Amino acid sequence: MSHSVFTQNVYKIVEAIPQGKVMTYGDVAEKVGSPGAARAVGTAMKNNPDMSKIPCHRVVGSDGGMNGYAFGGQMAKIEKLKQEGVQFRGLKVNLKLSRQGINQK
DNA sequence: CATTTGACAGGAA
DNA sequence: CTTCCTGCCAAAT
Repeated sequence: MSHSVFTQNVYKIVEAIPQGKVMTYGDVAEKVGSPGAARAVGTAMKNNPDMSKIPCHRVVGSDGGMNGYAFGGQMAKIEKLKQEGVQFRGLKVNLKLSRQGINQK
């Protein structure tokens, strides 16, 4: 574990995301104490040591869509989230209903 | 130590 | 609603 506190916090937050809920990179960034560090969160995610332990699929963009996660395709991520009970609006997550932590925008 | 890159966000056109 | 540009932060080179 030779990672910075930011990355550690990010992992902790992401792991703490309850099933059926999602969080945006910006929200996670704010949670770890670095508001605006949404990109840094993405950096930590791809550094992701345990993808089986870290539900990075529950982390979505500010628009409720997915930018990365090239693991089986975005489709797999969407289906996975749907299966967990996340409300979808087309191909994007309905943050208004399935956002965790902070209220909607 | 300086520069570039990247799984982002928000505003403008 | 879609596309382009700018700003931010941390990690990698």
